[in-house]
Amino acid sequence: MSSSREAYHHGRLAQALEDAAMQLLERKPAAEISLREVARAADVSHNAPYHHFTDRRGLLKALAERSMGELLAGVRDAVDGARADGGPVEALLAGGSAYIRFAVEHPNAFTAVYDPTVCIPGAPTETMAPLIDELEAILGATAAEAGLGSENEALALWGLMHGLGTLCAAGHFPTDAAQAAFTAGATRMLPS
Amino acid sequence: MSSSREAYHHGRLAQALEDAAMQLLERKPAAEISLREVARAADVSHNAPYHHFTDRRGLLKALAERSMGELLAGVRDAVDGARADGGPVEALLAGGSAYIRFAVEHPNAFTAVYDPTVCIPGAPTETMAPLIDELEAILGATAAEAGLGSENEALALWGLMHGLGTLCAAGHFPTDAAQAAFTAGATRMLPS
DNA sequence: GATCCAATCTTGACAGTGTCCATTTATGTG
DNA sequence: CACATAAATGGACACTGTCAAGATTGGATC
Repeated sequence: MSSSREAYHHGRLAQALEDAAMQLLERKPAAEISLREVARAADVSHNAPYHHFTDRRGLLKALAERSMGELLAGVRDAVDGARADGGPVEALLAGGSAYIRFAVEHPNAFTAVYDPTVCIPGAPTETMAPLIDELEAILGATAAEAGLGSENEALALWGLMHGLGTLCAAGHFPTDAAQAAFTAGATRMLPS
Repeated sequence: MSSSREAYHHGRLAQALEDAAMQLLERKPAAEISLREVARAADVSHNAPYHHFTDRRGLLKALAERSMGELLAGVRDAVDGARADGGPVEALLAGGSAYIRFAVEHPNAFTAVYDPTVCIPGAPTETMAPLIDELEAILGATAAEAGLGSENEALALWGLMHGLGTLCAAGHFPTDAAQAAFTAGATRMLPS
């Protein structure tokens, strides 16, 4: 595919590399994805990526940001949709369900998002920081509407869905068990 | 240290390698620990480990098992101690607190325990399987005593402490926030 | 439109890694 | 004591991340 159209200047190499890497991420964890492999998939030399990413970690950061964007979009859509149909409680349950679903359906992307060796939470990327903030904001606001106003309780909800998603994505129990456990746990937390 | 005492046969190389690797695990994540580096730390050739571990993953499995043993011991001691002093509710809170504390104090070990590329939960190691079972058993039994009898609710408790521990270990919020959030979340889950 | 520049991409090189192979050394058992 | 076997060694290979130097290109400048 290289010699046919554009010999040297690709034009959208950064995008193409990210696309190729995201595709690989569906099949194998980020730790097993090599830069050279991604370059090969994009049909460029093994050093071309260095003109668009500072590092191997640079590419992984981009993957984490993309993945976080998708995770956030899934949660936001679920929350908004359920709040329109039902109420804040339904919105909260739908958001958690979407969060867990993403973790199970894209375990490697999910892991990449929260890998501290890729994005240090203390000093996150300029792209990543607002995404995390928005996720927290959505959860916090929805939790407050549903009657869980304190910071601790919003954090507990995040922890609950995150833990169940992580454990389930790692294969410790089936998806429906994680979903059911979240519904049970969150419901019990809400004021009766 | 090699030439001084034992030239060839180490005697306890497997142990020594695991010890060295566990020490490295305190400083860097498992992904950044190389087999050759561990061999160097144990003062043997880069190929010596292959006589005691099938693979790089073999050593990581051993690290995960050891770490899980420590995590389990911490939780068990906390639960037993608190059940003696207080009641099942105190035991449950103490167990979760110990779980989170381990995650924060030994983030790399904690991550190694739950790394699905090291120990596949569907087919865990002979050593790992009973450890996971015991952890679940302790949590399930304590939760039941505290009034959370169903499988879903025990799973939710595990997910809650696991998620808060994971997020906190990754640096997403300080330790006391995670501890407070667990107490708040678990207390809310318990029947009032 | 010709010329130069900076960005892009390439090839080449180096050290480090996981793992296979053949070889050397030590241990324990007959 | 001899000898099979386990334990450790050194060498080799392919692969990786990354640095350095050269080739190619598109676009701004005159």
